[in-house]
Amino acid sequence: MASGPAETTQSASGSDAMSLSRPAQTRQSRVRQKEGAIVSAAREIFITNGYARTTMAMIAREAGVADGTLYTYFENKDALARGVISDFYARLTESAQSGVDARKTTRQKLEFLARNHINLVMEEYGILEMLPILTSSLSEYSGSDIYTLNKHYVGVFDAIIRDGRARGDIAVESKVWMLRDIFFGALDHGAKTMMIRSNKTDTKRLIDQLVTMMLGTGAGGGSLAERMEAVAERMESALKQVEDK
Amino acid sequence: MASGPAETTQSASGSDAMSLSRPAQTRQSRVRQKEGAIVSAAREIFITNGYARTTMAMIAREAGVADGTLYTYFENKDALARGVISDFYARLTESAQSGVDARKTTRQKLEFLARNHINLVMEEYGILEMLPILTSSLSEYSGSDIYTLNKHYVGVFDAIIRDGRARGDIAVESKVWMLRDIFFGALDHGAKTMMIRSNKTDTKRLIDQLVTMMLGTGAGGGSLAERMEAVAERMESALKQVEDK
DNA sequence: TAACAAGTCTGAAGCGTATTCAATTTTCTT
DNA sequence: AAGAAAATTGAATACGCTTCAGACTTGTTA
Repeated sequence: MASGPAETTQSASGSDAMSLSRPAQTRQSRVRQKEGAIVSAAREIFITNGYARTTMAMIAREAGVADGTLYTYFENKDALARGVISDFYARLTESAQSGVDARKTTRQKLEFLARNHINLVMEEYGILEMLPILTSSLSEYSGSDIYTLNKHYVGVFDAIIRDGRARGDIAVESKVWMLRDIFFGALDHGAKTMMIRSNKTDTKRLIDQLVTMMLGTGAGGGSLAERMEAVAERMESALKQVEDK
Repeated sequence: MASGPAETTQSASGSDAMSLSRPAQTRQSRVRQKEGAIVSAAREIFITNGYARTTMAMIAREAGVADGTLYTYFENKDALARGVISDFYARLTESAQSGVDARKTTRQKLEFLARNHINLVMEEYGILEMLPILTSSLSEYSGSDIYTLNKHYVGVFDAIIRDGRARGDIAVESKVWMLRDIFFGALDHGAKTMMIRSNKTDTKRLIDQLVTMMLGTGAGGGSLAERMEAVAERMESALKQVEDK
């Protein structure tokens, strides 16, 4: 990610990395910390001003370093912006995964994922807007850092879908990537709409609508699986009555 | 839109605009034509190089004018890019409206709209990618040229939905803007996905899936979900009979 | 501990590109 | 045909990304 200062330390101290444990770690951790500070500063400025209107000088000032220092950590402005996005994806994936793991039903998992996504996207609005600018200057998007991170992130969604199919909650015939595009496309568009109107209250309704669509039934109460479940229960009790006669 | 040369002609020739009809029209039409040429040139270059990598000099050369001339037609690079987008929206709306008018059922209308959208977006890929760059530098998005054109365009969709509801094809309880975000969000995301994979054959399937979701029924004819749905209904009514005894 | 090496930081200079504008050319009017 | 208005030009300017030679810090070795 950062082609910066940290990397040569490893090869310099060679195979015996632990000969003097503290100093080496300290330098590395200092470097890491500064990289983090630069990314944070960049995020702030990018969010408030947008990609085009933020200058490297602004970021340097916010991070408390000289202009040139930025270039020892990131190759250029684009790379720095990609660093910000990478960091965003990392946090997004982390919170998504842990939250999804804590839910039981397919519906709950999807709802959490959607809420998490839309909340973070709206909180740090503008970060994902930079994506098209940066990817278009990339020769190969597949294989890039961002591509990998994005793939990881949507992997959380994919797992829910696969699992949901195994449980019978989601129709089997639709391709995963289509559901993915529908899901995230709707959320991103929706986030934009709600940002424009400065209206965050409709989030819940959008998520309901979307997840319900994913689960394949019409707007009516409950997923197909849930209704089958209910029907099965009623059948059992009805059968018991019949049998008892 | 263009604050350029054409505008003063009106006030100069005053209220009696038709005193000498040909020359006045000729100058205006020439100006219009040149503006069109500039927008076309800009579109070409923007599409092949992306916003950041196209220089005003490139556009000027392609349009066959001097650098400075661009600024008599458009205030700056952003405004020129907005001009390109405006033109795109105008063509998009035009083809969408006429195509939709020619279809009868709600499904056919939606399918056409989706196909039209995804085709044009993919043909001139990169144009809509510029949108976030440009809108973020706008002080007020609402009220801008692009906002109005976009509103016009999605109006085509909105009309289909309203009509579809009147016909009973579309559930009434979901908000229009949500369906809109889902519809166009999915299409834009899907277009991106298919551009990355250079795969255009999946378009039809995506559209089917999406439109079917809009229309509220399960997936296409005779799917597993649909059959299970039907079975569930029959079981429910059968149970009711048993339970009522 | 001192001297050295490697790593890190700095900010002024270079460079490319958007934008301006005084001078020129073209078009229209009378 | 002369004069006025509009349109065009391209060299000069300004701004912001990027570079790089030198200064400074940190870690290493004798």
